[in-house]
Amino acid sequence: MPELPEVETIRRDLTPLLVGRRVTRVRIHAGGERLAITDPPRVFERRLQGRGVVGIDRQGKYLLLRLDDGWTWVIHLRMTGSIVHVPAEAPLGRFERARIDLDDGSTLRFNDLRKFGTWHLVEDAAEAMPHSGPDALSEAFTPEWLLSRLRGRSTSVKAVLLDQSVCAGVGNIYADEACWIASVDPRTEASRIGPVRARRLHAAVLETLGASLANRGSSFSDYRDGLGAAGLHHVRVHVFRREGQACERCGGIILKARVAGRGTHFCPRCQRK
DNA sequence: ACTATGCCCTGGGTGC
DNA sequence: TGCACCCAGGGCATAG
Repeated sequence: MPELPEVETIRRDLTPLLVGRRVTRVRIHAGGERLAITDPPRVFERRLQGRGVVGIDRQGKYLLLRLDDGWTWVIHLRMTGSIVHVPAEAPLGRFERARIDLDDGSTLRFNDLRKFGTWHLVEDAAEAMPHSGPDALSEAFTPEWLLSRLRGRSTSVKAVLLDQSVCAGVGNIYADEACWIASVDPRTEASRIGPVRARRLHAAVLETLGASLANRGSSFSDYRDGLGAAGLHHVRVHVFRREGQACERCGGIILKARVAGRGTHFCPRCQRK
């Protein structure tokens, strides 16, 4: 499941390969009908054809391909999507949903087992992500901002961390990891978090995202970088999918519970409510 | 305004 | 071996 570190790794991989290139042909395969949100598949293909890529940005988990007509091609990978740069002759993948041919003879393949990924072609990227707040790595994401969004809420800390209007880019893996680093029980009612723990949580979010980014992301299942390789960070996590194992900080047994509708991993001994 | 739930989708795992 | 079920979860719509 690509979250901020994974999407940023892809952005960095694809930037030198795509910027300055022109799209010569796009094919959304049968079965990929739901991929293009803003237009029917054939219209989407035609509108991208001939467009040059002038830059790639990222906002939260969204990849923003800036086009030479001023529009933006907004890509979201959801859980199982990947976008990989390969030679034209590379075989059709089992879960390939679309193929983009570039003017240097190379191609991009959009793979997505579960077909949750989305493409938008929009004049203003905000149209495609109306609920997105400050990116977790932006200067707008501050301890004060996080505290203001925790205040007065009866929901769990985990639910607030997963809220893309609070810290865009944090998903299930890094919400659990941040809670562990900050020694906060993810089930804690948000309103119980004061300035001290809000500051710790804020620092923990930056720490876990930074560590994963340095390892090119986590590949628990389908995530692949822009060149098709797995990330390296999944073996370095503290709690995510480590239920039943010993907490490396206190020796407690890591539990798994359902919090905010998501599988949630934490150490009940050293993570406090 | 806030909160919880269900939907989309398919492969992999489990239990009988 | 086969089959039915459950689980994974990001973002959105909907209900309460």
